[in-house]
Amino acid sequence: MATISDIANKANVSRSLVSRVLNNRSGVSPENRKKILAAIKEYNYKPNALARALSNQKTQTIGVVMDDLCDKFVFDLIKGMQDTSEKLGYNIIFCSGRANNEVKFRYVDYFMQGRTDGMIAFGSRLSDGDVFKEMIEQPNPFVLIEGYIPDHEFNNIQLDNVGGAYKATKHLLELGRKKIWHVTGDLHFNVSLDRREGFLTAMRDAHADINETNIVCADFEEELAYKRISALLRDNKVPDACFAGADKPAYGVIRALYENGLRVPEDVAIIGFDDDRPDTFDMLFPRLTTMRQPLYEMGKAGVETLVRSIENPDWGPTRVVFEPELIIGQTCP
Amino acid sequence: MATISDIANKANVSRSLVSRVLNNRSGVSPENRKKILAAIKEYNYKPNALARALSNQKTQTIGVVMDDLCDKFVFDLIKGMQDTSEKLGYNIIFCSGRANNEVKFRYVDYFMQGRTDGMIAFGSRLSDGDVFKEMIEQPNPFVLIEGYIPDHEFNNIQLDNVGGAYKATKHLLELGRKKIWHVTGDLHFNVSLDRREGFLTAMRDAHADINETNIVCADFEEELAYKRISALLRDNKVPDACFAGADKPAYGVIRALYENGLRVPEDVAIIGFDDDRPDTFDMLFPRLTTMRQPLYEMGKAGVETLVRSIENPDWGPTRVVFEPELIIGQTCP
DNA sequence: GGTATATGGCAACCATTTCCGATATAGCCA
DNA sequence: TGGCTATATCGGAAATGGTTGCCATATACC
Repeated sequence: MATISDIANKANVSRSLVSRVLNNRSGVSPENRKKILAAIKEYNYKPNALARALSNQKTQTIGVVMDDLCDKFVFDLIKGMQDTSEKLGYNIIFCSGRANNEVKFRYVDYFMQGRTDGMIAFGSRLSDGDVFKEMIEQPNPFVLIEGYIPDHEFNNIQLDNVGGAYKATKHLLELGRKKIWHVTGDLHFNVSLDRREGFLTAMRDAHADINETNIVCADFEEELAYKRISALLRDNKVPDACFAGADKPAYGVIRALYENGLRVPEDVAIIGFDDDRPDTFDMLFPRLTTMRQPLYEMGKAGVETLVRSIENPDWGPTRVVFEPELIIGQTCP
Repeated sequence: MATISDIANKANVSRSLVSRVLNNRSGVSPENRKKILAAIKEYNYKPNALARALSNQKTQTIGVVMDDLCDKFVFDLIKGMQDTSEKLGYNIIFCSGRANNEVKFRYVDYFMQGRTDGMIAFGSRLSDGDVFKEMIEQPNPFVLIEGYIPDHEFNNIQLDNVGGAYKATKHLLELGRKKIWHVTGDLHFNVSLDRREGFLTAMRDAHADINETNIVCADFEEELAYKRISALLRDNKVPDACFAGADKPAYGVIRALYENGLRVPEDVAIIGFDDDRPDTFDMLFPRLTTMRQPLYEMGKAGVETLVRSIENPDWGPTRVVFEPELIIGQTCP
């Protein structure tokens, strides 16, 4: 690969001059500029980005670490981040820990060793463990989306999970439903805990009957929700509504209900969470009523916050909270 | 951020010594090693990866540019690449051109400017234009998956699209079907052309009736396939089988057939391509008969080929071709 | 002849690695 | 004990490929 010295030699000038035309600065005579450009073209020369970044102390790139890149749920988040970084003039690169915290933190380190100007991490799992604290205490610009840790101040993009769950549950209650079940996600994640809290608060506020056995944990999985709900139905326990902590388990619930001859929403109204809908054959399903996460906007806010931190280091930690929106589908009017 | 000089000063040694313990080499006295390690810990020092890579001429990372990261079709490919690079000791980072060639080529450049040891590009769209040729002519290690350009030798992972389409069509013919329609993708992509070629060859070999009007282009979209096939059915044209160039349009075809009172597979047998199945409610669909792409293996082969190119520059260009496999579902016995 | 401006190059700097020469110590033998 | 060599340990300096501040030179203009 040609270097700036090769170009300088070829054009019979100093490296400074070449650098000046590369960054099109003034102070280069027309003839020299022409010679240099010709040499660049002849050698198909591309400046080495590493050397440049080393000298400039600027990489003009954002690194993103996801819990898992292979989940269509994150598509809108990714799009929001891409569009925004594009607009703000930053490159953006992604990597994924594949739900493995050890790998994920390796990539956090990877990005933090000068390879990027700052980074964004996404995922609830990130709140786990000590490495997370290390992450928010290190000096590089950093934004955490969705993950959450109490009593620490840092750039954080959040969804109001408590409020969203409250809203969903209240909606079911206002429809006159009384026996409402809640399917939670993995209770190690604060997303699950928050949504459960919203559910419980709404139930208490309405003096509705809370039967702890009707809170079933399904780890955000369709299959598990199907099994657990099927088991309850076999015991002749029947709700008149169900608030699922995510859409995937909601579909499992629907399937279990169908197989037991129950109609949705006539017998049981269903509300999910996330607006994580199947991609094909939408029209053959009952469209799920759900709480939509504004993922695109959250990705946008994440990049905007990060870039502000990068370009204005004195700016204090920012927390942005988004409200989920009730999307009325066919599983609950 | 602390640098190696800070550590050297703190420990009262030269930078060379610090470098030696960082790369745990010999030639450092136990006392000095201890002092240096203490300083590293105190300052929470992480060596700057850029400077390191500049000096070593090695980044130990692979860059991947996708047509579009936001497509669940590529999940298995990504997983194959991740697992394999992990095993071979390389970091792997992804970015996406969002179906915009200009952005995509910017990222190709981005990776090629010394930021990675080599790169993998995925996508048919990449075959377009001159920039592609520039890409395969540049000196860095490089692998193209799926994209294709005739009369050029370079590292290339391919699917036998012609053979797969031939196999699918032959299967329909052997079931006794005669009036077979073919739904193609965007004919700017060689994937679409190759699959059409396989279809046509199989039809000719069987002396089956080829009616060019029954080859309908649907750009790999479900909705478009639905519309085009619906229009044909309204004209009272009815096939007894259909080979779709991808799964998404196959679902559109099925929907159009259902709405016209035709049964699948009794009246019309369907074979898709890609094994790109919906992620939820699998069980409520007729499972699609399709040609499976071994995407995980293709990703694996891509990384293996690239790493071989990186670590053994004399190795010539390699081409690996994978055979798609017929997966019998419920839309064609 | 003096000054303003355009142009060019030297050299330091970014953070690291590594070759090589310098120094110190230990071991050995006469 | 003195002198020699082998070995361990260390630091200087160049190299990686760029950027940039500052000074020197040349030219134009008044």
